[in-house]
Amino acid sequence: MALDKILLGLLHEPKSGYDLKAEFDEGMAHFWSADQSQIYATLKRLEDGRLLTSESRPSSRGPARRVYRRTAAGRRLLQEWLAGGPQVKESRMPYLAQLALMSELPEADAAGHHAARVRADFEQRLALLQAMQQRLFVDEGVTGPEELSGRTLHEYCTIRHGVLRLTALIQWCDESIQLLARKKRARA
Amino acid sequence: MALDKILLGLLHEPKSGYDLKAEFDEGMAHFWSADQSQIYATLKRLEDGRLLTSESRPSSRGPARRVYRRTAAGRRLLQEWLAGGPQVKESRMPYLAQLALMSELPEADAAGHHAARVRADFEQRLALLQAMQQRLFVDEGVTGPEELSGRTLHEYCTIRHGVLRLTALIQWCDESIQLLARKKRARA
DNA sequence: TGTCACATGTAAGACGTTACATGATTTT
DNA sequence: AAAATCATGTAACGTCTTACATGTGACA
Repeated sequence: MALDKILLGLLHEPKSGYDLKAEFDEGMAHFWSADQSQIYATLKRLEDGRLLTSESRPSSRGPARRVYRRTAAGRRLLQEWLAGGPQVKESRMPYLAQLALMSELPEADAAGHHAARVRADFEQRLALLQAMQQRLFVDEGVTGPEELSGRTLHEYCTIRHGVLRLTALIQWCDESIQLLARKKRARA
Repeated sequence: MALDKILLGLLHEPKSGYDLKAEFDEGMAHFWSADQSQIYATLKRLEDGRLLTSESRPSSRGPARRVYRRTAAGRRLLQEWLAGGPQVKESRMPYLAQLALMSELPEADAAGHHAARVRADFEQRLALLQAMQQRLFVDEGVTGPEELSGRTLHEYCTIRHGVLRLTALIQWCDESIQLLARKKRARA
């Protein structure tokens, strides 16, 4: 599965399951999520498959940490995945399924109301991403993406993906709200 | 699960599992997918829960069809789902995870190449959606979305969602390709 | 006679979420 | 003394995909 390779990729330097969970919640939340229990289970499976090794290390605070590092085989698997072409698949969008079925509700502009609520959600997410982008620039001490490179540049690209996507979707909400409201007026 | 309600919604008139599968593959593929076996299993479960009833009907060609229709309870459940607010959650995007980890590959512009391949994929999908939109207009005998209403208008909105989204993502690809290529030149 | 479209299902396994269980150290 | 953070794990359940199995009727 994809999570296998993502963990392998994040383990360019040795980390614990706890560290990895934190990375998911911080920098990857906008395009990938993974449960803590899933991460631990997957790490164990990867170790069984000799793609990772682990050792227990005392922690400065709290219980001992199991620190994983990838093997040559692990790195190879990751590289094959990366070189094997982009994995693009349409994902499920429940809010669109809801919109498609909105004519089941008796209210006149249920769909428009729905779109307005979706818009509010998107705006929140967009604000988070824009803050992330700012933080990235500050952390790296740069003023624009041209000064970034390597991992950081790639991270910028993923943030930018979210920004452009959400901006377009907010436009879509506005357009839909208008279109659906016009319909409502026309019927009245 | 969401599939429950989507099936309930598509069953505004009686249909068989086969019909439903066809609907998923035609009009919903751009925001939802469902396997044939999952559809049949879900229909059975919904019938067990008294949200659907079914009867076997002879088919004009092929074996008998099991035709489902929803009960009052089924309709109620659907309406609650629709009125309960939009379900927006970030989905997993493997191609972005790949991009984020691309610095693991030795090639200079692996990420740019990746983005270019993603772009090609998006363009194909966009062309399909634009064709769908055209077909919708022709089928309904209209020249613009203002003349649509009800289910058809909502369907138009979901198509438009895909069009705006993909257009923005193609722009993102172009921007990323440029940015990543500039980096490559700067290093050379 | 073969193959396409119609039509329904089972089984196994992969993947993901939620809830629970445990316990140390640091901060308030 | 309580709460937050650090840290790892198990169990149960729910969802989704892949593969397999079966059979009819139409058409070439």
